[in-house]
Amino acid sequence: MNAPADSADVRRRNLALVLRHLDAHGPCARTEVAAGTGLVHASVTALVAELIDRGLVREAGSVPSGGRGRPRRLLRLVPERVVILAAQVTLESVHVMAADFRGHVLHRESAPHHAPYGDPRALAAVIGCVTRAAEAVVRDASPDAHVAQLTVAMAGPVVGPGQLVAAAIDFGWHSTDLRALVVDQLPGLDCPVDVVNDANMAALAEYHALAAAGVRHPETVAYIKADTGVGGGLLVNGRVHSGSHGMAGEIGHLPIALDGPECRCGTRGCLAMYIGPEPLIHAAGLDAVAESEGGEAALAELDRRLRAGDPDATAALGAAGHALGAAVLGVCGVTDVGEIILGGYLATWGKWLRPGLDARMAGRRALAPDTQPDITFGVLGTSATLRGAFQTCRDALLDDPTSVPALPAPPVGATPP
Amino acid sequence: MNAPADSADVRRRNLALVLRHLDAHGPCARTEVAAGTGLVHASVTALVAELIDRGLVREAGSVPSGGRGRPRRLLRLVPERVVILAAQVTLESVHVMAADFRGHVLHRESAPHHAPYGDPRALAAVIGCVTRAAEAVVRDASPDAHVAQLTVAMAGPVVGPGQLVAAAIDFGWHSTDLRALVVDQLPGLDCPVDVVNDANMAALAEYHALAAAGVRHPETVAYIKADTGVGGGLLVNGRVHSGSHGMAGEIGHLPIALDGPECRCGTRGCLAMYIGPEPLIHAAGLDAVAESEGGEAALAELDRRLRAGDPDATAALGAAGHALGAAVLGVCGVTDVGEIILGGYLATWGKWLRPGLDARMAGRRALAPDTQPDITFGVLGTSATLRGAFQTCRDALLDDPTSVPALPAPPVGATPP
DNA sequence: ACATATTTTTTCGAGTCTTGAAATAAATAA
DNA sequence: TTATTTATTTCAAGACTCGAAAAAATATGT
Repeated sequence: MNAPADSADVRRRNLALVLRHLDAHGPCARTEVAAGTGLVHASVTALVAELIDRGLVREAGSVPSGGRGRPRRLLRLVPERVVILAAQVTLESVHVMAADFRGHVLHRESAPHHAPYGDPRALAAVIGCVTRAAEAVVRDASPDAHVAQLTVAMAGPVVGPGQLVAAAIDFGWHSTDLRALVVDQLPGLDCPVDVVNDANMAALAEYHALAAAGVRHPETVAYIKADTGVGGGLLVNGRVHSGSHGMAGEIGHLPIALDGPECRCGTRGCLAMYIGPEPLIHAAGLDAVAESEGGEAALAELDRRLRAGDPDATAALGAAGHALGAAVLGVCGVTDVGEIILGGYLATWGKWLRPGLDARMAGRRALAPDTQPDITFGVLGTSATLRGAFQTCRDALLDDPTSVPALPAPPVGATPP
Repeated sequence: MNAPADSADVRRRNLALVLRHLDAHGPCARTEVAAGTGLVHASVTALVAELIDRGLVREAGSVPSGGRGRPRRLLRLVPERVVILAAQVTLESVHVMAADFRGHVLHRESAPHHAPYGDPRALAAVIGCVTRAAEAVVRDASPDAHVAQLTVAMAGPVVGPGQLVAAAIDFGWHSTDLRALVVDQLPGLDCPVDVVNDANMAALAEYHALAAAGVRHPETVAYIKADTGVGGGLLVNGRVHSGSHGMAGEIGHLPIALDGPECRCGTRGCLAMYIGPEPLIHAAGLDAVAESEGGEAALAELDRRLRAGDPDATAALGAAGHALGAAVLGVCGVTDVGEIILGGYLATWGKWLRPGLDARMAGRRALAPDTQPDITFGVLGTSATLRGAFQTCRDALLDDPTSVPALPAPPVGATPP
């Protein structure tokens, strides 16, 4: 943060600029990169040469450049050069995904871990699953592939410098340095390891999905999801803002009612008491189903009843929409987000939430007409968290292409000109 | 943002590093600067030479360096080299402060502007007041002085790239580009002009005051104040985060009760309806005083009654503390701030707010014991906004010392060695 | 077929940085 | 006076970007 700057920093930034341009604007020639980045032709030549050395970029054919003139030699990212490992740890299982830089999935691995609260066997399952995925990658991937990073997403706050420590309260691993444990247990995996918050990753993934679909990029974006619990994430300039204790965006316990029902967090009127699964099931009159067949089944039944037009179910979602509206106003009042993305069943049931949500927010228009956030629904479903973890690694690499080492020099005369 | 980097950026950053070190650690020698910044001695020599050229730093005597050895030549900031103009526009008046880089006030200027809502005469008063202050500065300040910036703080959101536009709703200047108007009206003042939000500036000032007092710097800090209205600011890494529409921290309309009293913003249960001046006066049974003598007088009477132990007044503040606690939990849930600073009468009456505040927050400890924010009270009172505007200019200059031009070369032989 | 125009890409010299080592400056201790 | 120690400056080297000029590769015109 307060280290002196030198020419290496300049180089890093300009390499990133070129790589980002190629990533965003597809295969294109050096001239276009120069025009798009503001760099001079001579610099682009040198920068591209370095990216080619590192195996991140490759020349791929020429195209005539309209009329006469030397044809442009297209530059293309080499997605298979980089392998990214993303893991998601839930209360019941571990999922690991290995993907190349383009997002093409190379390998998937899952493992349940039905270990009691606080049991280290859950951790063993995590390690085992990651190990198997890493081994598969080493076995199957191209010999040039560079394993860039492993990112583990899980519930709970993540604190410490550079997101080093994960205290996963729900697992009974309070104050456990999961990152250190993973690094220790996987000495063969010599890439950086990061532990991050799952909802933050889902937020990032949905944001990128929307951006890819052509939506503009507001400075600040909030993500609110509900499935087995209520959580969220806050993005500033497209990056996760995790707060002073790694808890930013954990809005399940946002108070929206002074004297609402008591929450297990100890206070009253938390958002989770209005839009969480249990309150919804209760409000829709499905307690009996939840009792006998479990929460998952009750939510599935709620979905059926909504689609059948059941008035109790509809009313339950209407009230939840109202509460969600209050939360949205709260989030906007504090951080002035330009866009709110709803995930989990908030996305699935958007149709039934929308009326209450809009009603609650409508009044506000009187104060600041053009500062209402856009409300959109997430499209990634349960894959959001893994995709977000992947995206984080990708961003890190796009920010610093020098983290990828140069390819070994090819044998002399391998591809003569 | 996406411009290529070059050696000028490196220079800018390292100049800033040296200047910041001198600012923070007082007069010290080049060796100490090198040790403190991580720069090599040779670089420090060159960087300091440039800062001396620009008139920002001066050599000031030598001190023996403990035992034998060449004495260290102390380097000292030249505070009078830079003049900063900070203005605050309230609903009734304008205040302008000219200060040198150290914060030493060179000139103060005030003007009332009792103009009706939307009347451009208020704007004329603003321009006149700034003009007089600027003229006084030019007249009195040292001939070397460089007027670095004018920052105008006012109520209302500030939007646009680089905070260009201020739509000051309360003044009836909706969608007015105050910055452009000021620049047009003051052609003689050829320094950058910025328009910013007043509560954000107060937040910044209180943050710096606390930091100077030795409190550590949490990543995220929120400021909540109440005086004639309820407002606030959000700081991330010591910088104002103004949000997608310049409204971040405007937490007066944070909803804390689903079915609370209706607010003029159109929704229900806004924080301002619980801790704003009118609700407090009403709860303390002082409506009659407010009616006959105005809100200011009623608040003064409330202060007297609090200090006299009046039970109604005490109860009113207790309830407000409870509401404030809900808001604090909300702010923390969304942004996970590490510190909350209370300003305005929330600071003055902290003693009476504290019980309700603590009670409301106490329950939360069950969930995340060590993620509670520290709650502190602002110490700057009504001067916070002007000081914050000043601080913003100061930060901008510390970030980019090259914005100060080189001094004209002194006459040859002026100070022979 | 050959010269020319046009567009892309590379080469080359200049200018700015930081850096590390060596030289210089300015004091005290012996 | 001489040696030692500490602070500061000088100098050459290395890394970047940049602007201009040269080289490369194609289409067009005669």
